[in-house]
Amino acid sequence: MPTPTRTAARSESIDSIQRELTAVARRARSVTAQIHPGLTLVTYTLLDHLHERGGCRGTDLAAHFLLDKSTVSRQIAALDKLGLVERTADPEDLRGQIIRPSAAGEQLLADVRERRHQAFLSRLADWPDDDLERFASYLALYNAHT
Amino acid sequence: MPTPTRTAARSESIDSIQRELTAVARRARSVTAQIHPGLTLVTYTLLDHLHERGGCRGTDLAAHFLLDKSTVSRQIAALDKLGLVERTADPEDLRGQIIRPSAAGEQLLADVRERRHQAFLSRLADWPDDDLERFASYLALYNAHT
DNA sequence: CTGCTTTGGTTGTACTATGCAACCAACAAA
DNA sequence: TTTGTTGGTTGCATAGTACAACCAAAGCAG
Repeated sequence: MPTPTRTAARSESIDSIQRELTAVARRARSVTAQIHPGLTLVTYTLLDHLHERGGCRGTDLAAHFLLDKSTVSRQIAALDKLGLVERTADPEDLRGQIIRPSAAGEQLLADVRERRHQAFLSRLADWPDDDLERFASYLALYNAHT
Repeated sequence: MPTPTRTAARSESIDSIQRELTAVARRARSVTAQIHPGLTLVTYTLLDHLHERGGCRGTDLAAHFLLDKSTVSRQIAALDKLGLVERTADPEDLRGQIIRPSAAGEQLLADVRERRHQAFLSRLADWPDDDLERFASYLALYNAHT
């Protein structure tokens, strides 16, 4: 049975989590506004997802990122203009197009990923292994909930 | 001495953290785009900071959030138009103005805070107390680094 | 005190990201 | 075949942002 003090402690933890996550979101936007020349956080995220999925349609991206299809359409057009993606007609449905990172896109993804990895590496350098693991699993758990 | 497998495990944890934090940032943007009628995430964050600090100048907000002073000026103007803040001349420096949440602003802040708290409460309902605490402390530690 | 530099704030302009609505083309079902 | 649905593009409108120009008040050097 929860005691009043235990409830209060939970409340405080939750407020803290809320505050810190907001800070994370805010910082992510201001720091990574330009993640690479000509590549914003949004386009990078889309490109990365295309890589993870091994190519998918614009509608899938829109659904996954809760964006309007017009927004995705424009972002993909931008990536296309930069030569970072390739579009092929979906053989199963001639309306759709399968979008995949081009060779240049994959190269750029690898570069950015490496650069970000190094940044995280130095930032988390003095964290013990098991704390890292636990932090990762907490975040995954938090995100998994819807 | 770090073994190769240990290093690989760290790498994996770090990649996971990076991925999940990016997801957090992305979701925060799409979910809290409209945090309250007429209040966006940015204006809410500014208002909240004004509350925390007990009022401050626009320049202070700009410095804290890494925003241009013109951006802050417009956001404050918007909050002012909504009657959520009050501006008083800085007695120490007639150029500046001290900005504070108005009574309506404080009320709105309290409402939003309560609503978000409830949302987090239900989202984290099945987390044991000590996991909550640990998660909060990890986040704080992560954010504290710069 | 006078003049130059700095600082807090506003406004004009431009750009990007975004959503909504209208549209087209291809698919699917009645 | 006709009707409704779906993937995608394009034309608006809007919000957030930065940069630059500007003003007024401080601050400082002489």
